[in-house]
Amino acid sequence: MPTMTAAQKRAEAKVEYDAFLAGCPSRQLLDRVSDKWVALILAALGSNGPHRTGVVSAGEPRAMRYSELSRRLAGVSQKMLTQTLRSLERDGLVTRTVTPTVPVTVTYELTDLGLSLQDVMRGIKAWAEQHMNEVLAHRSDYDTRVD
Amino acid sequence: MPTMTAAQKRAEAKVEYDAFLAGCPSRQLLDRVSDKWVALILAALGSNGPHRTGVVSAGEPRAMRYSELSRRLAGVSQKMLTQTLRSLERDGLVTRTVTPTVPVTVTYELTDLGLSLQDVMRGIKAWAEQHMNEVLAHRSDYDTRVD
DNA sequence: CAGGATCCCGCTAGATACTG
DNA sequence: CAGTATCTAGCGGGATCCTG
Repeated sequence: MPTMTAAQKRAEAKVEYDAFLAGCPSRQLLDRVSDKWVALILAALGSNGPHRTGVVSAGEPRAMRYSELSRRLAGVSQKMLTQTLRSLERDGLVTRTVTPTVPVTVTYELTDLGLSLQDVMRGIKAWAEQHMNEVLAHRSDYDTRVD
Repeated sequence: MPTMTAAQKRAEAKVEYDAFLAGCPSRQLLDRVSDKWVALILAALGSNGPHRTGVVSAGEPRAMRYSELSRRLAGVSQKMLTQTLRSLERDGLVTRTVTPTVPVTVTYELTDLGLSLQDVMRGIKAWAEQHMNEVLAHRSDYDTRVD
């Protein structure tokens, strides 16, 4: 009996790998940005959301209240909205400002860091708009071939 | 009793929203790219993986066997590796080539589409390397303030 | 108004065992 | 070698109720 079984070796490799992934900046960013609501919230705070009829200078950051965000991002639960906003604040991507009116007023706004992140989002959006239909074509093609 | 309760309205809004998200190219790309193993597989096939000691021209795509990928991406289960490779093939991002030797040989290689996607990945990587420590600083700062 | 606290459910990653 | 099949536990996320 060896001192370490194959299963143990794999388990050890996995631990090392998880540690590597946890420390990898790109992985962290990917996890952050791919969160279901992050992209939408950033877009909304960047005034790039849908339902905008007036003329809006693109990229012009905008402060929004909790309830306004909630309305624009129809479909998000309060839990996820709050949770996501908290984590974004924690990461320094948005600011949370409490005005002690009655009832209390809370506004959220993009920081410079959050704003710079939008450039990355734009890159993603650009690739998606250019190539996603091609991907979709491959996909349906693959599916019909397999039946 | 109204014809539609508030809960029903919210449920309907959610359905609409889910449909919107499902059809949104950026969302689809984000889901695809943020998959736990996709970025690693793309990086490996692009010869940008770790454990490379020799001189490698960056961006030079490279065909790799299943077992080689499995070794380089220590920590991935066969199930996830196979599943991820299949979905990448389905999307036209990698090619799967079966050579009927005995035992059978299967190689994977990036397509042009997959290669172009790496540009986006580079953008993500760049932002992460430039700003992630700042994010991390905000994060620990936030955590100590809250205690 | 802007959340906090709970309960709960579906999905999926991973471990294990088997195969052409 | 390169997978497939099956089972299960853990957890993200939504629904619901409650509060300063």
